Amino acid sequence: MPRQTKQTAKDHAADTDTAAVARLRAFGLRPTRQRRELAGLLFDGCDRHVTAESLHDEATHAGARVSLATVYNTLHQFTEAGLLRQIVVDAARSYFDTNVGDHQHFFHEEDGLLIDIPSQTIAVSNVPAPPEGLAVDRVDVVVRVKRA
Amino acid sequence: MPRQTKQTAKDHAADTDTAAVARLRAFGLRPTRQRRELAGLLFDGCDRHVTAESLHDEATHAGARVSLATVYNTLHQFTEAGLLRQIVVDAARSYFDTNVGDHQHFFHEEDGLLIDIPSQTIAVSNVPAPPEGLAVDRVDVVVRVKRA
DNA sequence: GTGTTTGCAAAGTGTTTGCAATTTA
DNA sequence: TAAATTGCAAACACTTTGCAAACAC
Repeated sequence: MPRQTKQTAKDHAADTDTAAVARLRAFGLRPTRQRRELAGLLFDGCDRHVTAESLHDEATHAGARVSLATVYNTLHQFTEAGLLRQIVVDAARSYFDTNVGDHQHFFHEEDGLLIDIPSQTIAVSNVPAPPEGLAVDRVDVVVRVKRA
Repeated sequence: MPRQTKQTAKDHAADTDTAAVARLRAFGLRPTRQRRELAGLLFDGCDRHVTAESLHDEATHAGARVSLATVYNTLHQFTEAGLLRQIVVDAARSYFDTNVGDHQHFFHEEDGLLIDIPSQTIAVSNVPAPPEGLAVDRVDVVVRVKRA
């Protein structure tokens, strides 16, 4: 297996880490071990929806030692930096989405599952002007779904 | 001040209570003192948005002795009975709306304030079909607003 | 070195629950 | 009287925080 034509798992991990470091630096965050590991899990190319607990579990299973408190802090730092978007669909827990672009969600309450709806799909029209002194920040659409 | 042409405050309170009792009975709920008092506050004719805490405070200030646990239980019973609708806009607390009809909301995060948008106003189009095995339950639109 | 970040454990917040006492029908 | 409801206090789940040790630059 020639070194030049196929990466080893180790190479891939290293690349993922390099990408994470670059991304963190670009967003003004120190690339600490914990942030690199969490970023490696979150920004793997797919759009992802996580809760603090799900990400902590995933990190733990992946062998990354990160405390739950740090996961919470990191999710908020990433959100503040613009790497993540927080989504409110369930009073019980906070979800974070790696897709920070303009899009909406299906939410399956029974399973606590979020599914992206591409931005171009849904159209919201005739949003009235907000009350005096207020400006529209964002329009969130949540399509709540149930087992048929 | 003729009794026949103008109601006293006491009469009004009695009427409110009579209406509350009728409403509770109609929805299959025993008209206990606490439920009558809370219903009297909630269903005064205006559309209202409350949290458990705000309603408990209001009840207390109105001289009604109701525990916070009972307010929580009552809000859920009213919701289950169809008298209220629960609204998820803030991960930190649950809001309940006395307007159970089809409508959407402005939400002012800074002040934790909800404002109704009439049902006919907003239009959501091109909601895609949900994933296999799931059916659309409801489409919630939250227009998040900020101080201009 | 110096300022930042982490992790733990403790505290905090909103909410639910177990159960004896009370109330409704 | 029988069944439903209440209130308290304790339990809960999720989240935040204070602070000493560890780390990045």
